[in-house]
Amino acid sequence: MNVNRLERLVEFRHTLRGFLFFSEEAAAEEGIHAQQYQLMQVVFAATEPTIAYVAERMYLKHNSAVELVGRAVEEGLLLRKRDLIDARRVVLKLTPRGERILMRLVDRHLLELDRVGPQIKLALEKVMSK
Amino acid sequence: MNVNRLERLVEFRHTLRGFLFFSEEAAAEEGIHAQQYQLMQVVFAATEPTIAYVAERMYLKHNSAVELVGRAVEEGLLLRKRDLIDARRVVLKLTPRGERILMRLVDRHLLELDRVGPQIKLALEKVMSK
DNA sequence: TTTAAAATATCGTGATACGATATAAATATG
DNA sequence: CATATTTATATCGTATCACGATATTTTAAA
Repeated sequence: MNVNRLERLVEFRHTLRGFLFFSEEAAAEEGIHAQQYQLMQVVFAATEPTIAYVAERMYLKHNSAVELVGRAVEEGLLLRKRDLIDARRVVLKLTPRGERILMRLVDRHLLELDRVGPQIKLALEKVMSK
Repeated sequence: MNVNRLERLVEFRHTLRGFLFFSEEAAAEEGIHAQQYQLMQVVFAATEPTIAYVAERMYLKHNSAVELVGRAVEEGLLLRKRDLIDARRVVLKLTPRGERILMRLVDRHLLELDRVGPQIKLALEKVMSK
């Protein structure tokens, strides 16, 4: 029974990893990295997308968020803007190119979740003790 | 409505990332990396845990699996054994230490899934089109 | 004003993953 | 059975990603 739950946990992680792998591949096909896609999601959905907000939302340290944003800016996905009110802060914004890529990826991920969502859900239900 | 699905997708990824972050932290507390925990899960649950099997199961290229295994062996989590029947192959096995760590981590993850599983499930249901 | 706190940035290090390439063993083919 | 091909693993160079430690700049507090 405990062995059983371990197997179910392994199965759950396998379905998750499958979804994340799809995400990596889809991002690669758009010429970006999976983390950049996640970053763009967070920036797009936020009302006040600062470095600190990104870090908190992605469970990253501030410096990791700075670096992730830096690479995304270099590749023309994001724009940095100094906050006029508080000049310590940086507010982020998607470029038109970033936005186009994000939308295409969101669509593809929604389709994929229609496909594999039920499997993930089932695996999750099986691993949770009732 | 499409904006709504995007927000739900973002929320779903956030719950997932939260779980994965827990996993990283838990592994770190046991002195290992999250990928090493995943590797140990795969090896433990397999009947024939070879490099190729690990790679397939973790959606990695062969060489990445070789390297991941190499680091785990160095740290005393895994053992490499040449297959006597087919000397090209390497069969993997957990060390007693690896097994102890794995079991503790599995227990903690099962507890965590009892806690956050319902949230993940809800977020997943909301993102899937009915 | 000096001190402290907050937000972002930089630097060095290590894990991770990949493509390209190499090596060794097993299998197929002539 | 000798050689070619395939299979399994390994090595090397490179890039992303994440971190701790530290620095810089700006705002807030004392």
